[in-house]
Amino acid sequence: MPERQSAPGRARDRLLRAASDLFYADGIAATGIDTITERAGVAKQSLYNNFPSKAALVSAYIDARHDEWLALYEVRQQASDDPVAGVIAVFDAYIDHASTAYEYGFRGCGLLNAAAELSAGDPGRAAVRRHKAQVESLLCAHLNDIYPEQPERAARIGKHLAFLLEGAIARGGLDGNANCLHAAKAIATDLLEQS
Amino acid sequence: MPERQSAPGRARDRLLRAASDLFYADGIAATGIDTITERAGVAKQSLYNNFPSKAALVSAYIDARHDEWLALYEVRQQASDDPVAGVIAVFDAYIDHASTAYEYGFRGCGLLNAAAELSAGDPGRAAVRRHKAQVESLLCAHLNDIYPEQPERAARIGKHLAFLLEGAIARGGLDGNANCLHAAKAIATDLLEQS
DNA sequence: CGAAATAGGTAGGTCAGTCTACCTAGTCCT
DNA sequence: AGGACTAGGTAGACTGACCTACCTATTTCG
Repeated sequence: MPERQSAPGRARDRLLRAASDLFYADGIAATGIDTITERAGVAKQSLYNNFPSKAALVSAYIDARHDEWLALYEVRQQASDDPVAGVIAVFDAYIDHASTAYEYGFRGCGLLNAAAELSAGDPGRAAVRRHKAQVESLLCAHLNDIYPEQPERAARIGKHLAFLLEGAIARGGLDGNANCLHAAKAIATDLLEQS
Repeated sequence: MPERQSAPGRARDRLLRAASDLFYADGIAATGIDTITERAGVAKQSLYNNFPSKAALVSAYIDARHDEWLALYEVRQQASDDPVAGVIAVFDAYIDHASTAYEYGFRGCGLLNAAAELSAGDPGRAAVRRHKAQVESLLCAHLNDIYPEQPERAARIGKHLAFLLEGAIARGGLDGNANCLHAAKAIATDLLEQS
C-alpha cells in the first residue's frame, strides 16, 4: 500500500509543486485555484487548509523558487574554491535551474515574471528584489577574492555580470530556450580572463 | 465650440493611450475593459468599434511602445554619425523612454512585462522578440562600423551589450527607477573605450 | 478519537463582450 | 437650401463564464 493519500504535509507539497509549475508556465493571474488543485490531485479545501489565500501560495512559490536556485548554486559552488569558478557557478546555477523547467519550455526568471504581475506595493516584489540582491552580492564576494585590493572594481564588475546574467535570462525566456545563458556564460568567462 | 467629441479616430487615440498607461503600470490581466474606457473618458462600445477585442488592444499597445522607443532612438542617433555615439544612443533611448513613464514609476521594459503575461503561442510574444532582435541588430550595425574587419567580434560585443542593457532595464523595473540604466550606460562606455 | 483529507456546492464578485437606444455632426442628393 | 442618410459617438443594462473563498458533509487513517 505505497500510496498514502492523507499524510500530513503531503497535500501541501503537492499543491506547492503544482502551483509552481503552473505559475511559471502560464503566469499567476492566468492560473486559477481549481486548476491548481486538480493538477495536484487534491481537494480544494486542502488548499485553504494549508495556505490562507492564493496570495500566500504565490508568496510560497517565490520563496521556493529562490531556495531551489540557491541549492543549485551551492552544489556548483562547493566543487571548488577558485573564485573565478565561483562566479561561473552563479551562471551554471541558472542554467541548471532552466533545465528543470524544460518540460514545458524555458520562460526566463520565474521571479521576475512574477514581479511583473504583482502590484507596486506587493511584498512579493520585495522578495524578488532580495533574491536579485543576493545573487549580485554572491558575485561581488567572489570578485572581491579575485581583486582583493580593488573593492570598487569588484563591485563594478559584479554589477556588470549581474546585468549580463539578468539580460540573458530574460532574452532566453523570450526565445524559449537557454542558449542565451550559455552565450552569457562564455562572455563572462572571457571578461574574467582578459582582465 | 473647440471640443469636437465625435471626430473619427479621436476615441481610438484616447483608448490606446489610456490602455498603454494602465497596461504598463498595472499589468495586462489586472487591467479591465471598464477601467480603460473610464480613464479614456470614452464609452465601452467605442472600444469595440475601434478594436475587435482586448487582445487586439494589447497587440496595438506592444506595437505602439516599440514605435515610441524607435522614435526616441532616432532622435538620439541622428545627432551624430560616430558609431560609438550610436551605441550609446541605444542606451539613451531607453533612458528617455523610462523618463516618460516616471509619472507612475519605472516598471522596466513594458514589452518584456507583457510577454511574461502572454501564453506561449501568442503573436504578441513574437512582436516582442522582433523588437529585441531589432535593438540587438542596431547595436551590431554600429559595432560593425567600429570593428569593420572583425564581424564576429562585433556580433559578440553586440550580444554582450544587448544582455547588459536588458538586464539593467529589468533590474531597474524592480527598483522602480532608472539608476541601473545609467550604471549600464557607464559600463558600456568603459567597455567600448578599453577595447 | 481526532486530525486531515475528500467531493462538491455556494456566495459574491469581476470580466469580456454584446445589445439596445439615443445623440450629434458632417455629407450627399434633390 | 434643406431633408435624409451615415459614421462614430454616449450611456448603461445584460449575459455567460470564471474566480476566490467559504461551507457542509463524509471518509480515511494513525
